[in-house]
Amino acid sequence: MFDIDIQSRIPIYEQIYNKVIELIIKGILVENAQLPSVRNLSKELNVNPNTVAKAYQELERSKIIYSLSGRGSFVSEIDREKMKERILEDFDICVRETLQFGLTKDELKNRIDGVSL
Amino acid sequence: MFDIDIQSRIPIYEQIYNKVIELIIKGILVENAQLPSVRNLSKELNVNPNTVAKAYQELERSKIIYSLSGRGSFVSEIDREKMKERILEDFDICVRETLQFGLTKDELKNRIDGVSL
Amino acid sequence: MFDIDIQSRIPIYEQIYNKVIELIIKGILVENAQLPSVRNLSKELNVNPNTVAKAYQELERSKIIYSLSGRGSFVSEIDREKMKERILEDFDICVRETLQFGLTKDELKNRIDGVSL
Amino acid sequence: MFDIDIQSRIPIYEQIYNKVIELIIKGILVENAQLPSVRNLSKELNVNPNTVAKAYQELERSKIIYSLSGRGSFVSEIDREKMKERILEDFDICVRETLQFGLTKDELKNRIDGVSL
DNA sequence: GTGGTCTAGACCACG
DNA sequence: GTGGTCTAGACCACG
Repeated sequence: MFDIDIQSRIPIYEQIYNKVIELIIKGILVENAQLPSVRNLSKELNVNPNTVAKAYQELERSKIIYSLSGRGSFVSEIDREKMKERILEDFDICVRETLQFGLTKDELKNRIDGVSL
Repeated sequence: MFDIDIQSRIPIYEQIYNKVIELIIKGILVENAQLPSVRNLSKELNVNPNTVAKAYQELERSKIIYSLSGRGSFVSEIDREKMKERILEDFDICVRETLQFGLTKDELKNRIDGVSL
Repeated sequence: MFDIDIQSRIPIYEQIYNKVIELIIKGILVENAQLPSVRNLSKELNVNPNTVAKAYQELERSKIIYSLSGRGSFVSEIDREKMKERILEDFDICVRETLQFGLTKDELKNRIDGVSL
Repeated sequence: MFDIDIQSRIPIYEQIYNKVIELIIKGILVENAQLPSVRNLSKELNVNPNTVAKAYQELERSKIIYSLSGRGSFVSEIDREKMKERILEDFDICVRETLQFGLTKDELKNRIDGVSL
């Protein structure tokens, strides 16, 4: 579930950060669901607890999760519409960069049809 | 032309690297055009000459530019089709990430129509 | 009455501790009034009974409440003057921090006029 | 300059964080001024470099400082008016809490006169 | 030299 | 058991 790539140039704590967001958006982690504890996740991923803690702290600062002292970390209230918008804005950037390179919108639309998960 | 963001977390040398590619694809830098010298570009961007040199070295390693000793750096022969394909592969990644979040291809196509440069 | 914020970084037992003092000073809890039992308050606040017990213990150590074994916890004799002084000392700290930042006493006085409960 | 209290219950990194803000507001650290390096400050304060780094990272996340890779950390552009407003809002909270305890605005104003730095 | 990341491991408050 | 803080120390990319 939390497959991370230790070789990647993306820091591990950032991969965990992104993974949690992904799991929330996919609906795998729902509102108020408890995240794995820092210790458990660090064991599962075979990374240092501090690394997981850093990811969780950043998620908390971003209001994506909250922690109850002594109890654990939980998924915050989610505004799915807002999240969707944020994702689409990221997509806009992708598209814009591509258009700048001289590609047409039709080329992009055709390309989308060829993409599979 | 080479507007880079010194505060960005993307390394400066990488920004320069990407910028050169962008300028080539946009047709601003054409085949065999001479790039600014390391010294001049470093002054213009107010960055360390080593940083520019590193970008140029990587561009050369990627066969995107070539250098003639004592004369400067030049744009290599360009295979526009190959470049286009590389850009579209980047775009695929963008799309895939978005689909994973539950958005539909139609939503993406509509979104493209709303993007302006 | 005992509205506490479970997500706050201020420990829950400390919030309860402060709340009791606040209720006493506001005159809502009067001398010899009985506090809610640990069990009841913990249910009402949906927190661990140990947490409420800790708050009560500290309140007792501070002589703010007293407990009669088997009967419950009660508000101690109140020296309103002493309490007022303690609050004003806290206020001094607030003011001092603000002055250190270069604000004038007149600015603070004007600001007070704008504050409403 | 960076006197911190290792005994305090306020985390060291948070004390450093607050101290930097204080120095900025007092005008001791001006726009684009370079902060002491993580290593130097950690030696001066006799704390672990990681602790200083954590403070700096939070300051950067809050846009109060920025770091140039390989060069150091610097004070961001400052909107003094906005900062002043933020401080006054904190003061409001202080005042409100005091008023809730039944003190009058006149009492607070008199109290301010007695405060010295 | 600079900050960024990570490990290993400790201790603590809270509940 | 849970997260939060901190130390000691390593390695890395960037410039």
